Amino acid sequence: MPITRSEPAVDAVVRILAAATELFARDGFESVSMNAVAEAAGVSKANIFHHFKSKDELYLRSLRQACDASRGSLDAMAEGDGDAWQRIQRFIDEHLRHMLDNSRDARLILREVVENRPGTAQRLAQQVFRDNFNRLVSIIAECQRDGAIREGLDPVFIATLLLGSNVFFFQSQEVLRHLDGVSFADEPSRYGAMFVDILMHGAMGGPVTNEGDKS
Amino acid sequence: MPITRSEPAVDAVVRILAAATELFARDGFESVSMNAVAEAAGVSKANIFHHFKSKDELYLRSLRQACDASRGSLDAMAEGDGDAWQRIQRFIDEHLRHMLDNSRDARLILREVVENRPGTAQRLAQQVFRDNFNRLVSIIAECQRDGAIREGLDPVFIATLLLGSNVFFFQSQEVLRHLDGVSFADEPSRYGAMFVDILMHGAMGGPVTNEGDKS
DNA sequence: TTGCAGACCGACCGGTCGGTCAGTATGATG
DNA sequence: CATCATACTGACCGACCGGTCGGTCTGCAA
Repeated sequence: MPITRSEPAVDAVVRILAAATELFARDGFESVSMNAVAEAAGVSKANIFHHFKSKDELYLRSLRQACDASRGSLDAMAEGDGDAWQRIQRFIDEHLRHMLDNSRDARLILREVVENRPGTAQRLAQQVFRDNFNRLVSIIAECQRDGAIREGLDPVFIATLLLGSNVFFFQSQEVLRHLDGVSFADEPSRYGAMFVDILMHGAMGGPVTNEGDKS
Repeated sequence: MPITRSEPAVDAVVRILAAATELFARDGFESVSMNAVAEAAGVSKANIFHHFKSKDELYLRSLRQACDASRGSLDAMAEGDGDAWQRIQRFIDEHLRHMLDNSRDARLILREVVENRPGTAQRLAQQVFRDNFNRLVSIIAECQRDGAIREGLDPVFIATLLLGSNVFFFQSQEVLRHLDGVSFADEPSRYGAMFVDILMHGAMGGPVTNEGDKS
């Protein structure tokens, strides 16, 4: 069954998807024309419509592909040995690095979140984020069970805070670079380390935490 | 000098700007046609081009207006009495509430940040954020000088973390609503309170911070 | 009254958009 | 050989885009 015939077709689909993802991530759905995708992929515009029935389907396929890739490579994060906070530290570090390394896919997904059109993006994003999010929540809950995180804190909130910190850094990096006094705009690992420091110890003054305001 | 003549003109400009801001914030620059703006504003398309020389200028004017409004109402935040952490708490609360109340303008600005096209948006956003950001940094630095925040922490980083937390909540609210176990998606003030709690005390387990791993 | 400036509009422009279609090339099948 | 499915293309379509143009109306100044 040497399907030599379908090989160029598969190749064309791959090239179309790659070009579309690149352009959609960089310029957004509306700003990308099918002519541009065709030119970038080295195929005719009609050929794109031969493999994808509409521009929307092409976009959804690009998005889905980016999501699958993102989910796959995040699966391995925070696995391995080390104590609770080392695992969290490693997750933050790898997650942020992953976003920066795969900024094309990350930007495509982020765009979809910010856009939030009813139903379409929302439920898809939910379907994509759920796995990673629940995974992170369970890790944090486990740390809490081990006593590394104090009781009374919501693991879901900590997970949100953690992801939010990374996402904000990723999406605002260019702006941060041009704000006064921002020394960490080009040092994601240092940013992550500072975040973990505050997440662990808080920012209140003095080495002793008990001040008498409560407990 | 009863310029009764120019009143309808001013009124039209105001209506055009309002309609444009609404549509740009909701659908993005590329998705909004001048026909749509004209219809929403109740004027002819030609009239828009009589008052604004291009679609880009209309967009820039909308953005500028949103930025000015945002900056103006943020000026009063974190002013007033109370100790250091009460001021920070109040700033977080008011800032988040301000974004949610003025989601139209906030979304317009956020869109511009995420888009980050070279030069144009970036320098404009920088010119807009600088004031508020420096203000927040100085407040935090002041708290640090008062001893409420421990030394060695970068006030700029804390300001970034603080804004990032709020911005992430704002932009991801719809997604958060559909993730498992997220109880705070519709309670911004509780979200802010939880954030301040962790920012103050950290998340590490036990009332005593020293565990023996270091120091 | 006349003239002018500016607000405003319907109709229209060239160009681009997403999408279609008739037709060609090719390799597997009989 | 003929047949057929599929990959692929150039030419093309109607719709809509941002933007322009000629012209109308109105209030003010001379």
